Amino acid sequence: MDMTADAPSPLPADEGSRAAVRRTQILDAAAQCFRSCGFHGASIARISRLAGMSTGHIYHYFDNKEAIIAAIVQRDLERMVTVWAELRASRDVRETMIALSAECVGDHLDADAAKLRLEIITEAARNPEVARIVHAADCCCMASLTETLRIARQMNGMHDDDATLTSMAEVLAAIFEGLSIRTIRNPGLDREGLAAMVQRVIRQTISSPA
Amino acid sequence: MDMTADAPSPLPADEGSRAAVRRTQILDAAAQCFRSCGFHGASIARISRLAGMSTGHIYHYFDNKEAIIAAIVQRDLERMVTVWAELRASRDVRETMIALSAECVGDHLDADAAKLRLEIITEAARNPEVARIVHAADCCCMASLTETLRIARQMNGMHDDDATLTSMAEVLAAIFEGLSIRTIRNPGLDREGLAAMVQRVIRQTISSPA
DNA sequence: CGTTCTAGATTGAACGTTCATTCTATGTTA
DNA sequence: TAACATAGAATGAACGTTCAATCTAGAACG
Repeated sequence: MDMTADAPSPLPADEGSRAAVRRTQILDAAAQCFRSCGFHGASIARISRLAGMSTGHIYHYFDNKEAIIAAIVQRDLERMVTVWAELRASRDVRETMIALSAECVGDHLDADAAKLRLEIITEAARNPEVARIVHAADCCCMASLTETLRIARQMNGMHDDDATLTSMAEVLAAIFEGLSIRTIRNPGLDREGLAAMVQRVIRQTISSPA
Repeated sequence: MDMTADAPSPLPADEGSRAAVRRTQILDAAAQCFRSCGFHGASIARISRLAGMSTGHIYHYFDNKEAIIAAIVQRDLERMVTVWAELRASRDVRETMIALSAECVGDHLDADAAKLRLEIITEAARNPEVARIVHAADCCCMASLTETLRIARQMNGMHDDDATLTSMAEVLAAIFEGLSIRTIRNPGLDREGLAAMVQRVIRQTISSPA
């Protein structure tokens, strides 16, 4: 009975990837359902239908619906953390920042992405486990953004204390994340004009003295 | 059968107010439940318990759960429309704007208010009827804000075209609404520092040339 | 090469629960 | 008594989850 205990993962890499594919299939289907019905409005039946498998089979890959939600949240946030880490690692911070901000505006104005993001935030407002995941990811992103701001402003000869930089980062984050709300409230907004105005506000904020 | 058709509201004022009290009771209870469980997670049983009445009795005042949601959304947005209308009507626009912005920052950073607002936006992202209500209210607010910006900037000798003013209003709205997301993602943020930074960014945006 | 064995993948029906809504009965007031 | 306020049980649908059964593909073996 003890003899098999040594093998850490009984599955060969081949079958591991098979399972990974299935997991991705489920998460993609779930994300789409969550977007259109919300975390609690989307049923396992609907998710499984969209994923092309039976309801029961979902439970071979996730313990329960909560676990699917957590995985969706994790996957979405990992992408965000990566983007901000890349920014911080880049050599020409200012150029990268401008380029990234354009991309970031577009991303936050995309209706589908905005829906899922809002679904996640709203769930974080009532589900402590989701709140924990969201907050942990946010700490990473905001630390990156704050340090990036420090470098960018030092290049302009300005030296701010931590509190100022932190608040500045919060406002910039608020602008981006607020765009997701705007695109829901007012779907017909002028995307290009808005993107230009966001860049203008950001540029001013970064380059103006304290 | 035709004879009673003339009376627009068959209830005397007294009973109308009694019913109004009950309606408010239900809406208050519902708002609290929606905050902690979400629109779909909150059950009629829980709402009725908190409102101090039976489940069945709820249906004397609202056709169904959807109607309660719509009423909550309507009530929340009416307050917002009123605030912006007041701003536009005030004589010293700039002073009022600064004062209002402080109040507005505080309001959007309040966790309870933020939760309900996010719940509403998220519901608007998937429920067309709620989206309609939200969008209608937003049009009022944004029209007010745009005209207010026009006046404020003309006082500084700047004349912008409509597109510029509209985009500027969108960014300002995004900042405020984004704060509600920030307070969820990062509950421990420095409220006072953030409020000061928001005012600084707004002031710069309003007073800088196009 | 053909057969048997086996373990994981997959299914769909069944279960118990919870929900929104309806219905019926009982107070309450004017 | 007529009309309204209120309660709480009844209803049927939908949901998350479980489970026993079937399928599939490859390993073991002769």
